[in-house]
Amino acid sequence: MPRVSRKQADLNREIIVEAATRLFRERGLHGISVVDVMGAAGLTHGGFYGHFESKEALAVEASGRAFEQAAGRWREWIVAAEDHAAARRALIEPYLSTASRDNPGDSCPVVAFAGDMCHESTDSALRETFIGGLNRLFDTLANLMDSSDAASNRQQALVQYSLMVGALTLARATRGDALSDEILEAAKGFLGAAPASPAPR
Amino acid sequence: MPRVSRKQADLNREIIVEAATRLFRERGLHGISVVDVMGAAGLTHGGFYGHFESKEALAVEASGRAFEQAAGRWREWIVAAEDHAAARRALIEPYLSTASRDNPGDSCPVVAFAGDMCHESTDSALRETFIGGLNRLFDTLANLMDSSDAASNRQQALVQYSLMVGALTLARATRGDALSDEILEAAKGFLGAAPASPAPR
DNA sequence: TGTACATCAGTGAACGCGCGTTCACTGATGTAC
DNA sequence: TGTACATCAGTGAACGCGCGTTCACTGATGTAC
Repeated sequence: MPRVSRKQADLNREIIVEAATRLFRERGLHGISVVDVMGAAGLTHGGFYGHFESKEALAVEASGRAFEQAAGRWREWIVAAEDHAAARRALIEPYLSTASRDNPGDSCPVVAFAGDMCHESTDSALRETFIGGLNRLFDTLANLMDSSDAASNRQQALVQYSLMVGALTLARATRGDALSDEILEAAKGFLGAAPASPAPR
Repeated sequence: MPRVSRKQADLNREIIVEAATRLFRERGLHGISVVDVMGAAGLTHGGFYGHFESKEALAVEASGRAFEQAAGRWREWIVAAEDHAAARRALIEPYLSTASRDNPGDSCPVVAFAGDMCHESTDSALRETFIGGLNRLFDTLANLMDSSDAASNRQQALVQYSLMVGALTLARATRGDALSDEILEAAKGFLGAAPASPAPR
């Protein structure tokens, strides 16, 4: 079984990263082991260090992948929307859906990793990836705001996305309780009713 | 040194819970060991199981304590405030301060534990404690809303607190980056400018 | 109150376990002729 | 194109380590007289 073709080896690496990008989001950066990831990729753990320098290196690559995936999905939804207001709705609705809540492995990396990031050291590569990815999502959202003032657009994006992250996090934390749906509905209701309204001070 | 008075033993238990309530919030429910907690309490790890059935049992007690502490602090601020609007400001301002961001061990248990709760099983005692504590905070906040409609007050509380949780979480996750302060300011600005305004759909 | 003894809070060594990581090995792949 | 051999991707046992938990032990505490 050992010694697989170069092409297959590259494919295996890709499969590992794909499995990791899902599993890390599902169970957290410290909730999954190298054995788990390799098992999910259909391999044994021994070959891991032929592909990655460390578990942390995989986490950096997998979380970067998750951010790319999220940004790509946002872009698709935005270009498919008629105007900015429709684009905002197209982002918010699936983000705060029960499907999103119940499938963290295929959902927002910000929500998946924010808790763990609080305990990462300031100079960690994971944090750099996280902050870079988060900034790009904020920029994308700010570009959908219709105020003439760039600073105001930025502030609206910060507020709305913070609410989305908070609501999805709390909905996941309370899944199984009536509160969970209630939080999602309240946030959707607010963001839908006041899509571009939050006024600066 | 062993065999301490009953009174001292009760005090030691109290010291352990106090240390845990801070450390679990600082480093997460899985970021701290029994040795760490006992060390912070000035004891050695062996005596731990004389006080608690398991590490999880301590986590339940310590997180419950953190929720009580938070609820008590909210109550103090509310009774000290002139009216509902002042009370809301009195809650929001310290919540979204840099001091709150930089001292998770003495700050909101919801933000501290929400990420970990997403990976807890639905029937865990930890989740029950979390959901109960969160519901009480939502109720407290809803009581500060001035709409005549109870459902609307509830929705405002859900939205505003979700925003507070999201903003504080993201500010912690990005600490050290300019984005961190920016998020806190944007959320404070929004909640200060529109304290009771978010309209239902 | 004083004495003798049982209790038990805390100690530190030890346990089994899962983790991240290393490594000798295997045998199909890739290459040199 | 065919053959001989070096390479190296993946395997699975093994490593050291830290974890949650257990336990024999100690000696001050608490109690019975």
